[in-house]
Parts: sequence; C-alpha cells; structure tokens
Amino acid sequence: MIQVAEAVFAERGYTAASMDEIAERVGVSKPMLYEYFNSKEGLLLACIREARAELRRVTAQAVANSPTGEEALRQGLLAFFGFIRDRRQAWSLVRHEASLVGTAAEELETTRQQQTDLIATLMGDFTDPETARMAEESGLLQAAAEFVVGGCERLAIWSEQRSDLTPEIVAEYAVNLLWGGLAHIADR
Amino acid sequence: MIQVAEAVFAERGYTAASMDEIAERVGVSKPMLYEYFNSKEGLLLACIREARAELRRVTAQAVANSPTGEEALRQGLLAFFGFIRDRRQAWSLVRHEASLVGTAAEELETTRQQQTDLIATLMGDFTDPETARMAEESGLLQAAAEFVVGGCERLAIWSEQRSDLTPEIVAEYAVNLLWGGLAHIADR
DNA sequence: AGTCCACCTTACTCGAAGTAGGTTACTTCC
DNA sequence: GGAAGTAACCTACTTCGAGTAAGGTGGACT
Repeated sequence: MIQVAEAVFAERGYTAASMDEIAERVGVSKPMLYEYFNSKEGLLLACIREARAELRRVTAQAVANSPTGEEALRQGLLAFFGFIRDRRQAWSLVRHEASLVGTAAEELETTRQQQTDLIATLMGDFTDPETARMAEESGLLQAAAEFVVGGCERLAIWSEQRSDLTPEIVAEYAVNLLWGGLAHIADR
Repeated sequence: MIQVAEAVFAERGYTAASMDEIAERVGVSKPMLYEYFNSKEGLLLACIREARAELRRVTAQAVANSPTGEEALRQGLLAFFGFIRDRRQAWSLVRHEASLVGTAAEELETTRQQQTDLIATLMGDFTDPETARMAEESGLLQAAAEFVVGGCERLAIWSEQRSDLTPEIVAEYAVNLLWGGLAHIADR
C-alpha cells in the first residue's frame, strides 16, 4: 500500500496525486485508505516516515565501526548519496516533505530529528568528552547535525541534475567541504 | 497583490490557502488573479521570486566590501539569519517552495541558482585564481555554494524552534562550522 | 437458522481551482 | 455628439478531487 502510494506521489507530486488513483492502483477503494491513514497528508506522512527510516538504517549501518570521524563521515555520505541514486522514489518524497503543513509537519519534524540526533550523537562520540559536553549544551552539536543534513540534501538535489557526477564524487566533495571547511578553499 | 498573497500563503500554507480568500483580501475578483498569474502555482511562484530577490539583495549588500572570505561569510550569514527573523512571511514561502512541481519547479530552480551563483562567484573571488579555476571546472565551487545554502536554510528552520538563539549566535555557529569544518570539533 | 461484526463498496457532499460570457466605463474615430 | 471598439473587471458557472455516509457481503458464534 505504502509502496504504491510512494510511487504515485513520486511521479505526480503531492498535489497532483489523487487518492482515487492510489486506491485504484492498490486495488482497494478510497475509504480504505482513509481508514488506515486518515487523510491524504497522513498517507504521505506514512510514506515519508518509511523512506526516512530506510535512509536512517542504511546510513547508520554504513557508519558503524569507522575508526575516525572523517572515515565515518565519508562512509555515511557515500551511503546517503547512494541511497539518492538507487531509491529515487523514496528520496523524492523526502525532498518534497516540506509540502506538509500543520500537525503533520510537526510529526515530521520528530522523524527528521531522529536523523539529526543520530548524527549529533555520532559527532559527540568522536569528540573529546569535555568539548563534547560544552558543544552539546550550547546546541552546537545539534546545529552541526542540522547543517550536515541540510547541506547534503541540497547537494543531492543539485547533483541530480548533473549526470556526470557519481555518488562517490559527490560524497568526496561533501567530505572535503564538511571536514576541512571553506578555509581550505578560500585563502584570502 | 503579491504582498497579500504572501501573507495568506504564509499563514495558511499553500494547499489551505484559497484563491477566493486571496482575491477577497486583495479586493479584486478571482479571474483577475488568474489574469496576472495564470494559476495558483504561478501566484506562489511570483511570491517566492519576490522573496528570494529581496533575500539576495540583502545578503549581497551585506557581503560587499568585506576584506576577507571569512568576514564576507560572517556578514552574509548575519544578514541571512536577520532576514529570517524580520521577514517571517517571506522566509516561510522560501522554506516551502518545494511544494511546487513541474514547470514551476524548474523555473524556481533558476531563481534559486541566482543565489548559489552569487555565492559561488564570491568564493571564487576569495580564492587563489589557479585553484579557483580548477574548483570551478570540477563543479566544486557550485557544490560548495549549494552546500552553504542548504546547510544554512536547514539551520534557520532549526533555530526557529529555539527562541533562545539570536541571529548573531546562529550566524556564529554557522561560520564556525562552515569555515573551520568539522575537523575543528571532532578530534578523534 | 438467525444475529452480529469486521470489512469493503458504491454513491454521495462539499469546497476550491479554473473559466465562459457578460458588463461597465473609457477611448477613438466618424 | 454618438457609434464602435476595447480594456478592465465581475458574476455565475463547470469540474475535479478530498473526505464521508450508509449500505451490502461473508464468516463466526449462539
């Protein structure tokens, strides 16, 4: 059910996708969808949750057992950009999640936060404990995690339009930028 | 007209905002809106374009005449996060622009690219010419610009939920992360 | 057999996007 | 001055899709 909905949302876009079509393609009638998901937004939300969960699973696995922070970053990003390429539909949902509004939007933030929390924790692990504690209290760790996610998502959208770039190259760019910072590029 | 539409979209969200309401609040009838903007999407697009143009103006001005790359970055980010705080409505549109789909979405990418181009050029200016040329050819400059924009947008959304953070603090976080990179935080 | 209940459907309402066709008021030309 | 044309605008519709109400079908339990 969610799979079909994912496909329809991805190919038509949220607004243009009709519940009638989804119901028909699933092979049930519309009230059934409402029974399970309450509303169109609810259905989209369920799809996005699913997609995000998968993304989280994939990256968490990739990151596990990296000896250094830089290596963890590289592996995580590789997994992320690979996901973008291989699961276009799922990614398309995550990308357009901003269409949601109101209650659904708040629920979504929760889901999203699981992702950033993962990253924030991870960064904490690779940081000197005292520094980490301070960074956490000031919110810097959270900020950094948000930053990583936002930057990479944007980078992913950008890279979709450039067929010459493989996930490996994009991941390498991202590691360079993120790890070394702009200071490594701009020197004046 | 665009001002009113901006307000309605911002307070109701794209889907929930009705053309009837906008028309009424503007003081004209619905067909007039369609005359000028062709469709609901067209209207939203016009609003977003306006908002982005303003954002670009503000940041470009802030960045001008900075002696170093780091300073330019700081000033630009300050302007950006200030904009978020002072022009909530406009920002809300930019934030939700992903709702657009199809032709409108493509037009939007153009608008957005003006922003990233600005940043890419700027970074080029602060970089050793030879390095800059190489970075430009490989697409690294573009990638970096996308990254900056994405990261900061996400950071802005995050900071909206934390009332204890001023634009100055958030900008400072962003500068730290962007300029120095994660290597400065994570040390293992 | 009869009753109940979970499950699913058809067939509706209602609201909002988009449009057709008419009206007013103003300009232009005879 | 008045007829013809036109720009700007409105009222009143059509259409489409989200969400719902009320009813049917088959199995389980008494």
